[in-house]
Amino acid sequence: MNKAEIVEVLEDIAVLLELKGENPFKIRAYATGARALDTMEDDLGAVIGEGRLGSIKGIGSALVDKIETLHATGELEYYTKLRESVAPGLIEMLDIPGLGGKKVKKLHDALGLDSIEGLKRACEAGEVAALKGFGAKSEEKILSGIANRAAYAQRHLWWDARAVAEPILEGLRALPEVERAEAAGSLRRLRETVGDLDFIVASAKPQAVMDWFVGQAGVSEVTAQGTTKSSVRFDSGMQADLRVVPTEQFAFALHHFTGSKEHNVAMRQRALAQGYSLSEWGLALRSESESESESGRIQTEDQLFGFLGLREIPPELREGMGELEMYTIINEAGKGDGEDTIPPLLEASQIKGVFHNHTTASDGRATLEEMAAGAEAFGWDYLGIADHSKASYQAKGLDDARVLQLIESIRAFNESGESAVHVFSGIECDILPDGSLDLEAATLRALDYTVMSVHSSFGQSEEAMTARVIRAIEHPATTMLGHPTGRILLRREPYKIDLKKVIDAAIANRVIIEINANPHRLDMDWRLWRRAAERGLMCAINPDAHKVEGLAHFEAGVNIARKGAIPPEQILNCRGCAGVARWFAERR
DNA sequence: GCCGTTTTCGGCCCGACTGTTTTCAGTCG
Repeated sequence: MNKAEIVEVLEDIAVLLELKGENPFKIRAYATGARALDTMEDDLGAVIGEGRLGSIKGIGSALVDKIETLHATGELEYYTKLRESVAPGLIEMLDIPGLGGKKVKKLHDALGLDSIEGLKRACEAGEVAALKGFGAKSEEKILSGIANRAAYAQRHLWWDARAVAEPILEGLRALPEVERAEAAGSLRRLRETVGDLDFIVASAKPQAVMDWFVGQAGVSEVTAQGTTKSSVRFDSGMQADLRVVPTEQFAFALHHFTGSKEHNVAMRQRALAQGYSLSEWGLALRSESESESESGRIQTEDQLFGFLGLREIPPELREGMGELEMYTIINEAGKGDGEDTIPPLLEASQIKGVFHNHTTASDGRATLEEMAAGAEAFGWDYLGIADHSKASYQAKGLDDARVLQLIESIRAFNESGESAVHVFSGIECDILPDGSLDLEAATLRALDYTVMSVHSSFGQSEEAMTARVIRAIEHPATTMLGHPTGRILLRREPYKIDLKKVIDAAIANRVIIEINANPHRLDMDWRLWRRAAERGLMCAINPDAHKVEGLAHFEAGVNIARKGAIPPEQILNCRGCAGVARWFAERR
């Protein structure tokens, strides 16, 4: 069994133990162990072989045994028995808001319920309300939770979530009672998808802010309303939480509700090691029982990080993936200045143009001229056009003759001087199932650059898909690899492919891997970029625009480049026209 | 189940909010 599969088993065990009513700390130990294994970068087989598994923080002797057994045999008796003892319907029940492990266990033990359908019937019969610890309200909430299960469980694309969040933030900031207001959570961390929206407000008059928040247009349900916290649900199913704190707590609350759980745990541990306890409320000396607090001196997140010996960690890096180590200030003599080791994150203003866009020549909806005008509006120096090749028949893909015509029309466009934007001629060429390319080598060579993408036979084995893509990477006419996993967020799983090997091949062949900036794709994933970039992988941000407005998606690609901490010098879009042309020429 | 330069046992983050209670357990983040 491979690492990812073992991580899933450990996570599964944690959920099952919850439903068994196990010790919460034991449950957490499995969840922590799963995460530790997931974030471990070394090859699992090697780590086991060298007997190093137990030295990983969060993995003790019991987990070492289980992980090694799973790795060697793919099976684990403890897991099999555990799974047999818990009905799958109970796991589903955890998705219903208000139901956690204990309540689900109680429903199962007291009423013998083991399916959502059965739970629904029991609620309708009033059996749940009669249970100790439950009542009429819980029953109602469960029924509504079942009815809206699909909508409530749905995550949202970052791009869509931001569109909802922006007017709310503006509305909050416009209130006279509001001193400061920010969006927090995964939206602020620029995650590819967002579960719900979090807003943090500093105000001395929380009631007025709460009233405005729960009274917004589109609110279908108020799920909580207190003096410091309110939650609403919109017609779309999206949930938004608001927290109102006194000004002096704002930086702490903002940090707390921005960080991923893992980041916050790491921050707390760091504070504890320095004798302080950190919470969403403030920072206090741990040993002193009197209320001696450092909080008063800290007004901003920057000051909070500084107090703990860190440089300010940008929100998008607060994922608990080693960012504290990266941002630790090193003052000891001989170790140099810590600042030098921190890569500056990409800024949208550094982007000088984008690649991989479509026009009416294939399945785009805007002409070459319209797309170039769109690029000019962003102040870019150049635009890459990469229409589909002929194997993408449904997208009116170009055959060799049409590609040569397109090159001519792009040449004419550039020579006409009608636009300040230089257009690079490219193609999004299909990688055929055997790894060969959809166009003649001579045609590919006539273009300024090429993007190679998989658009068919998604069901191949991991070995076949990996070999297929690597063969395309090794072709001398290849400039870039397009959307390397083909995933469509919230809709289609990535196809099976060994990206480690693909990255190795790309580096070895000086082939760029794109960040497909379409908000549905964001592929290659940010989690892989930091290490790949350290090893020299070159990146291009490609909006894959099919109309003029699609060019704006480059911003989502900038987000991913930031999350992946890719140094701007390894992002082709940061180079000027001449630099880009040189890269294309040298590679081909 | 994990962890330890205060600990090999006894902690493990903790507070708001809800719904059900008549003083608090469970959920959530």
